[in-house]
Amino acid sequence: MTAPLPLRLGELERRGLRDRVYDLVLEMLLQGDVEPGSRLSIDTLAKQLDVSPTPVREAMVQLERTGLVTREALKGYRVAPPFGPEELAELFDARLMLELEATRRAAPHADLLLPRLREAHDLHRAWAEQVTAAMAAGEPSTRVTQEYFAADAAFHRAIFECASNRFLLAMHDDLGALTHRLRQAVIRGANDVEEAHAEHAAVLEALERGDVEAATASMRAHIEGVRTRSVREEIAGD
Amino acid sequence: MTAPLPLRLGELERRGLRDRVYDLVLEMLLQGDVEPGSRLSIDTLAKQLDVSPTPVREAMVQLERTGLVTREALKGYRVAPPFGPEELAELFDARLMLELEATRRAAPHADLLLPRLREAHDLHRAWAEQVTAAMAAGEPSTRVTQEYFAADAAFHRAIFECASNRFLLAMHDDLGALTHRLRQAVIRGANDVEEAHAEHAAVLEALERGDVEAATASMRAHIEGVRTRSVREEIAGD
DNA sequence: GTCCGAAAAATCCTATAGGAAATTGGGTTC
DNA sequence: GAACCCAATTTCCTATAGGATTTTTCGGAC
Repeated sequence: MTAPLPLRLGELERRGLRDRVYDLVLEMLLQGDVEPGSRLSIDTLAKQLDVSPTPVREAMVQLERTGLVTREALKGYRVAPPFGPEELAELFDARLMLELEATRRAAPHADLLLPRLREAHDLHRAWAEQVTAAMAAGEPSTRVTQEYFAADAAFHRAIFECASNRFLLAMHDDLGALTHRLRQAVIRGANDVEEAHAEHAAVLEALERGDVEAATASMRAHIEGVRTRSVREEIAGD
Repeated sequence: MTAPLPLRLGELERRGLRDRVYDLVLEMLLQGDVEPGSRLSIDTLAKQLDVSPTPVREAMVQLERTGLVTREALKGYRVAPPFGPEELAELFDARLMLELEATRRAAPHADLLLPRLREAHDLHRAWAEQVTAAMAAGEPSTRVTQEYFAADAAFHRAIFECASNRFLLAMHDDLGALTHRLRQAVIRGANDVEEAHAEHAAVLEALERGDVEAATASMRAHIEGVRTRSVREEIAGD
């Protein structure tokens, strides 16, 4: 038997070109700088990324799952159209169901959950302060907001990861891209990020007490808070 | 202005070769005649179906979503390994959450739901009788069981379609393939299909009375019944 | 018999080419 | 000026080719 290798590179996951193209296009879409409804030409993307159309094509198939693009046979891909009011309501209803169930299931695993959640919560606070500072200064940095979005997503994902249900986690990830796109519309509000952070704190505090009922109630209040802020911006934003 | 075309073929959806390959491989996997864990070579599939590897490759990317195949970069695709006990439990937990939520949301739309549900229920009864007759005769026709599976899936899907939430419906469809694969292990029981039909009847009857509480309770009993029969077969089957 | 290693085969992955369909643009007719 | 039709271009889609990697096979050493 050989001694355990000091450099164990077996963990680093090998990836094909298709996966890198997927990441790039996904980032481009989440960035939000592409207009909804506009075409996403396979060949054009291939030339822009300096690869052949084949891996681009496969990445687009994979992107269909995120809901960020729509496909029509023989006509190509388009950036998904913006949310309508009813689609928005359905997304929040679905997310509420998932988050409540995840909170219920994750609460018993406090030993795993709480450290991760506290760490995510601290990061969320740090970036929230950055965002509010940037907004006060009148310079909305996309760099900062993207980091804030990531911290927000990490907080919620920590709960799902501790819910010990891979299908629940998969459903959350499937809605993740659409949720992220939604977040971008909710940033404009002055103290939105601080409200969100306070709601997160309520969830965390209830979980620290081991109070499952209070935790789910706080999570419900949080999701409904995000919903309220979303529709508020939906109306405010022309 | 021309008169409205008598044959309006605008509805029929045009499909590429990739979609047909997807359907064929999906059917092959749902049929259950391929061994879990075995390799699914792109080139081999392409030769078998007499097409080029390119559309096969795209169909495989799409199949990743169903959970029926697993991919490892540079190593190809494999038929997903069989369910372990914990995976089975998680799948039922997730499905229970979805079905209960769908029942709650579909119940108010009785005018849309009940006709469709009754029709699906009648079909379910018809094929259930076919299955029990075939099993009594000792000839388990895959043709009949597949039709029964389709009728069972149609009953549940009718509820989700009337829940008026596209994301809930999408989640259900995402779990659909795995659920279907699970069904195949639950057929052996003598009167399993009749039990399932009786449980469906309880759900339908409660919905006809407009009793949402009873409907969700019946749905919970149904899913738990399927779970019980599944693990019973899981243990019985070597 | 078992383990190891190199050659051979199979497979994955990307690039390129060309046919088929859709979109665009321009000219004509009413 | 608007609607229509046809050509030109763009784009999608599938097939083929070849390099890179993995898997298998086979021979030899312990």
